[in-house]
Amino acid sequence: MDDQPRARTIADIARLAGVSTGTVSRALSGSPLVKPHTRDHIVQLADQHGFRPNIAARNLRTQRTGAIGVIVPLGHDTGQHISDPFFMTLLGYLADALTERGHDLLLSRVIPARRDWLAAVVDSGRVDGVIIIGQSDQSAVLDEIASRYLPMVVWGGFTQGQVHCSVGSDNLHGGRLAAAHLIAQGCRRIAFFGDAVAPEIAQRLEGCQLALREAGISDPIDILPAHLTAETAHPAISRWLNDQARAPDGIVAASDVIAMSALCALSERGLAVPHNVRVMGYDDLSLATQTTPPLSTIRQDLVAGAAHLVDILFRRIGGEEAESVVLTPQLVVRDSA
Amino acid sequence: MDDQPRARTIADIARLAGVSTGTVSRALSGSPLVKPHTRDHIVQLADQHGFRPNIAARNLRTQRTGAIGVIVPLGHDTGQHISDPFFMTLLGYLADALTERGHDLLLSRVIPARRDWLAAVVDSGRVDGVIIIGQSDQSAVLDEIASRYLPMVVWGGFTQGQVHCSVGSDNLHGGRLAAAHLIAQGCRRIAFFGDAVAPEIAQRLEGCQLALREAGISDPIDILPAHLTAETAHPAISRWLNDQARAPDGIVAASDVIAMSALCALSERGLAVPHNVRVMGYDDLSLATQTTPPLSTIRQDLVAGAAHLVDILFRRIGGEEAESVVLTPQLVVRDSA
DNA sequence: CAAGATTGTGCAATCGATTGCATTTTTACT
DNA sequence: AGTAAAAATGCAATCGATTGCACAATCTTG
Repeated sequence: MDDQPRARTIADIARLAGVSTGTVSRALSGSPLVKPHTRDHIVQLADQHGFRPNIAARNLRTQRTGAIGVIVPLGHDTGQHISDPFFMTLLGYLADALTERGHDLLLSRVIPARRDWLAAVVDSGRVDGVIIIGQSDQSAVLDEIASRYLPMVVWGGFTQGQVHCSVGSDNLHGGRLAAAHLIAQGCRRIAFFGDAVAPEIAQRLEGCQLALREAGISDPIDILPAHLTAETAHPAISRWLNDQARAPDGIVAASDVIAMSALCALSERGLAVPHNVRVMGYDDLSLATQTTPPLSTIRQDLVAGAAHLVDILFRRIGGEEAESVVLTPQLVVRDSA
Repeated sequence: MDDQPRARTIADIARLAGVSTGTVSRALSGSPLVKPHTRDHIVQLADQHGFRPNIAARNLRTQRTGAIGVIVPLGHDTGQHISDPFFMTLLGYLADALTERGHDLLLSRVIPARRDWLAAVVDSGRVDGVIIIGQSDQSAVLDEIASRYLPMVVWGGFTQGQVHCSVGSDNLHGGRLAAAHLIAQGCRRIAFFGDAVAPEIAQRLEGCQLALREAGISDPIDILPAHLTAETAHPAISRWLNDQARAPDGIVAASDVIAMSALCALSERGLAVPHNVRVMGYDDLSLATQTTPPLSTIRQDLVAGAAHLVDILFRRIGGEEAESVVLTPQLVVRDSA
């Protein structure tokens, strides 16, 4: 290839081959309508001249783009960066799954200041479908768009009556597992670190409270609405620990990242984990095995989650009405609790 | 907004406003050519009807897409997944930097089996520019494309005479720092874990060898061409350790991820770090602070790297001939070496 | 060998926004 | 009021590939 001057358009090839643009188009897309001999000639010519069809033109004509939008709304949490390990992990699996289906991944980091942040993506004709990572505090917007736009799937919590299609784990169950494990280890004063604005976090908190009730513990849960990033969580936790009359003996963190920050803050105050305080993470990212001590956590199977997200999305792109999926999270006991 | 039925095309709005499509287009793009009164009317109409211009059509006409391709060639290392922490970290910073410039990020994971993998992206008209993460073993292809396609920047090693523009750290220096530190701690039998097919890794290895020569150590470096993923590195390292007559007393890993795997493998064999073996990582990802023991490593400033990549890319999109950048890596001493 | 059945190809409309140029409307000034 | 200048708007070509339909070329078959 590339021995000849480049051909930019299908018309260039058509001229070289002495056929019409239509025939070139058909030949290159492998249509059985064109005579094998002609097709081979055209394909060879295209190859020699390094011809690549213009995707924008094709998109316009076919009304399909071969790209899937992956959107991370950073609603309640303005400082949050996309480089959060949870996002990145899920994103990696999504990229792999989408690549296997021959689609590209258009990544958008959105701060939903305007109410039409999602409509802007969906109606732009830039993508064939959309995967949203996390509902944040935007469930209303998601439901509104979902009611008229099928090819959209959301990673996050499932709430009865929601309009949009979601994939996620059973957060209530996960939260309950976490708190129940702490209780079984003898914890009585349990704190929850996480911002319950996002529905999945609220459900985890609810699960904790359920576990307390089941164990007959009437002490209320102390809640620290910690932000999700490592940078903001650490100082917030340190400050919070200072303010407490007596430290909790068990902490359920809404994510491994928050738990990791908690481990740091605790060790700075000379509190030993798990001896003085037990800490539960959530997610079971790969970093959970690498903390000191290794993190006990609630495992969400993100590989399966990503597979479901992509699978459902393509079913919906095909016009099918696919249902939400709720995965079952699992307790992973390491050394922190 | 959205109280009215949606308008799909600019022609719909034109009809509603009683003007031509040209005027609508100009009004919505804020052209000073249209009378303020008319413009306000049109903008309001567009808003009411939830109108969003079709991006594919705009792309075709303007020959610009507002998207930047980020490509991860997985050349020599077929099993490697995009979910590698290094990629993900850099990708996160890139996403942030590109978003700030109002561009989207089109993520492609490519296995460069065909020689035209890069041309296919570049010539498709799908992106305004390309950022490649890692040269892998594809330097020739990169140089070939770079000679005719300006808006492309590569994260990776800088080699004299390369045609493509790169941003990366001084790997020779980094490798030398790592090995010199081990030597200063008393190590004499130093091993290198990393696949020297990629130029940046080869340069790090070269830096190690330089440090050995400078210290007058004649023992050769044992090299384990470990793959970059956590999954494949761990068993490879275990096997390698079994095969050695005597274990090394110092290890330079080509990445933190490999170092992390090495820590696991060593601890499984009952070798204490840093007591029996000292281990140096490379990158200083956030996970480096979380290993047991925390990883001494060579820090690459990925935030600055991402900023440079994006900055240079936009300069090149603007037609400027921006130069490669070599950042200076820094030794970070924690507990593993 | 002619008529009908089968391919192969060409033609031209289409996707929807942008933009150079022509034309109309408005403003300014004598 | 009349004309020149300036400001708005309309018209229509354009970007490049795709595709329904019409037509031409080839092949069957009686």
